Amino acid sequence: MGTELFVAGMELTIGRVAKLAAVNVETIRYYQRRGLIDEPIRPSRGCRRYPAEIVRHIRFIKRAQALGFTLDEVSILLRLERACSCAETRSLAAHKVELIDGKLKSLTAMRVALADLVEQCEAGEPATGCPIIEVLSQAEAE
Amino acid sequence: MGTELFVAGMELTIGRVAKLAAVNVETIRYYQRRGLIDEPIRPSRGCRRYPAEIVRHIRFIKRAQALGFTLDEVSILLRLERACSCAETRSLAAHKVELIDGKLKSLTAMRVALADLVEQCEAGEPATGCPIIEVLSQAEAE
DNA sequence: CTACGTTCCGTACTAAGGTACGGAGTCAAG
DNA sequence: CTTGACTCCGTACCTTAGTACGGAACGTAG
Repeated sequence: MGTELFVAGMELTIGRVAKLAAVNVETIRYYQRRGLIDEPIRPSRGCRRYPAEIVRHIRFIKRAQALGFTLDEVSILLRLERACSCAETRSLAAHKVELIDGKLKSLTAMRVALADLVEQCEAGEPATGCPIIEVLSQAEAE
Repeated sequence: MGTELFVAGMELTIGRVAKLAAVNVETIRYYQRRGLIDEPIRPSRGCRRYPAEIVRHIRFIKRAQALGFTLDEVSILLRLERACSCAETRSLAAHKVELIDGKLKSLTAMRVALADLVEQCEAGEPATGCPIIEVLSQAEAE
């Protein structure tokens, strides 16, 4: 175990990568099939050997996903990386920023509503009933 | 059409509800199966008759969903409504607020990274490469 | 009362994002 | 050179959140 430390430039097996990136081995194979990560060099019929950077790459995918990007969108983000300065990809990113702004607005509204609810509950006002349904039902502005 | 206007207290068919809430009829049946909405009164073997409030209820579900809540979480939110002032449900909501805060943080970071990327691209600096992967890969703080 | 549009119901299917399986091949330690 | 762990591969399966299907029952206008 002590000899298995991460070393820059080291070549990793799929299992090692999976552990380092905290994902399932199958997930890595799945990402490969989807073209999200490059097929690594493979010494004639042997097992895949991944460069250490792949871990960072997978973590990026996971992070983007956690922020609400689909895997298709992640593909786009990855393409952005390779083809920067391109008008098309630039507008793609700009559009994504708008989407994020929308999500931020909605999430913030929800946060306020929920936090208010918690506060009211803590103040102990059972007579009026929880305002959450009211608040959310009335928030017609998209 | 003019005679079909929404009237408070009016009883609605499933199709009417679907139209008013802008969802599929099947979605309503699905929500019923999942216990997200009450089975309405049903005059002996006949069709369901929904109270007008159901529309508001469905819209609430949709809104919560749009903000990133799963239907299971929506169930919890709905339980919050019925059992307010309860310590358990209150902490549920508080926890959700924390989750939202995490998402807001991440999303904000993503927004900044993407906006920067767009800006850099607009400035036309292809030599340095897109910083998006770098930025997101380094953002280890969850 | 009849016809047409809804609704009812169970079941099957879809799409996304994986996860599991199982037999064969590979690899490193002993 | 064998053993046991790991990997390979295709295929099948899982969950979430619905959608679609299709025949039977309902219900309302004419």
